Amino acid sequence: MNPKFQAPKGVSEYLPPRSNLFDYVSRTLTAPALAAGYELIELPIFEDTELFTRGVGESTDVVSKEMYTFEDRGGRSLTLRPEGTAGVMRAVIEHNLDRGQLPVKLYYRGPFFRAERPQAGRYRQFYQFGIEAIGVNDPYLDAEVIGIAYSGYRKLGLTNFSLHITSLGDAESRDRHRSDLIKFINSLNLDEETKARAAKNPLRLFDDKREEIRSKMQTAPLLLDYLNDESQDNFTAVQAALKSIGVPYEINPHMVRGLDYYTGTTFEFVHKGLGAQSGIGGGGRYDGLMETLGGQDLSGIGFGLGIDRVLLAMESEGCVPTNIRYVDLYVIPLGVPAQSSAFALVNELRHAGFVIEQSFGDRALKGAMKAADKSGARFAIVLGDAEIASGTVELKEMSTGKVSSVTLSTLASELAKRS
RNA sequence: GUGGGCGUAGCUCAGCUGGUAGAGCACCCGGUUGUGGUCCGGGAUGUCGCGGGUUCGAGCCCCGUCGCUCACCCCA
Repeated sequence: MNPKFQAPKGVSEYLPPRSNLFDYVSRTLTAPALAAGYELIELPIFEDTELFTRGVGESTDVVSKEMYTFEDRGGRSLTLRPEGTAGVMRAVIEHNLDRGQLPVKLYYRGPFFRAERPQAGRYRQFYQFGIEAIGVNDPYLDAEVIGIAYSGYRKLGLTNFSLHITSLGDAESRDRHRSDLIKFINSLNLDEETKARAAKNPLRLFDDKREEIRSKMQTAPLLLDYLNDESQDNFTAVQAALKSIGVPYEINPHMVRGLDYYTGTTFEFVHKGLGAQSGIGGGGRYDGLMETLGGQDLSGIGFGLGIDRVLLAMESEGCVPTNIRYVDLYVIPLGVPAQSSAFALVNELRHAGFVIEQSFGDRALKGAMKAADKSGARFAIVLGDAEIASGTVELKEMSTGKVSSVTLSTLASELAKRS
């Protein structure tokens, strides 16, 4: 009750049995990326602080107030990664991964860190799975990336979510819109704090939660209306590609992403059963990022999915699978001589490919059988003096309770036959 | 960073206008010399988050503090 040490504030921890689910969720989300030829990139948890200030953008909340930054013993400023894309781009540039065939297709997963006030679905250490496709600007690639995220969610059984997409267009379209939008915002009567937000990024006002601001923004100029022909054609093509693979979406011209590097297609998956933190994944295209970080001028597209939130979403939909943990056999030795035989038998059968747990300590058979039940094992084996003498084991099928005597030499094949 | 709610057994929680702690689940043992899921009987477990104050007496009231949680902000 009063532990001397507690986990740091706001971190997510996964303990059994929920940890099994967490692992299942991340593996399932990854599968569609593997199926599309994306390869794992395993990167450091901390990077040069400047990578994030330059990459993610000084004006973002992530950089300006949410980073875990520290100095190492050599006086270098390092930061626990708050997102994945900047690190991937750094590695691609540093190791010249973009010198071969394009696009470079990578996926990553692991912990990320933001020093925010924790709440439902928002943690200081959280887990993301993400992919990046770098070096090709093709609407079909945009749709592939979005489709990979979508099929991950669907494989997990999620249905109560929607995909919002929009286009931020190219630099030319954005500049024209931005100046009109700023003019519009300046004409509004806003409080100081809101003005400050608008100064950082005028688009932010579009997703303000206050009704008064929302209604004022009703008539604001929309970026989508400012797309030039090329950007518009591209966005139309992305939509057509999504339709062709059956990915439902809604165009949301008010969508705002928190990181500065996005251009062109951007998207967000929103789950309807979660609390205030309802985004279960999002991403988009980034045209200038790689050059900003000192690499070639290549475009890229990617997403990041919050594994913690996906699990919460599954729990809210009640589509959490049972029986993730699979055990073939639970072995119960009775008495000292049986313990050594059982220990060796377990080892042998595990090498033969069976998933086996064994009972340790000298608990009563009744208790051990109870543990066998809890383990979910399909079979239990009782091995005592009588069995050792006759070279057999008692094999119990847990679902029926039927017990039969099986000779040791045929045990493996008997188990294989029955499963 | 700002606000609301809450800290009692391993878990979920009850505890009246202050009289020094309880339930369910889980766990262990037994009913069945060596057989689980149902049933019955028995058992262990708490510095009532922490510190201080009021009181004859505090889980309950007051102050402080720490933690958790939800929301704002922002986002995965």
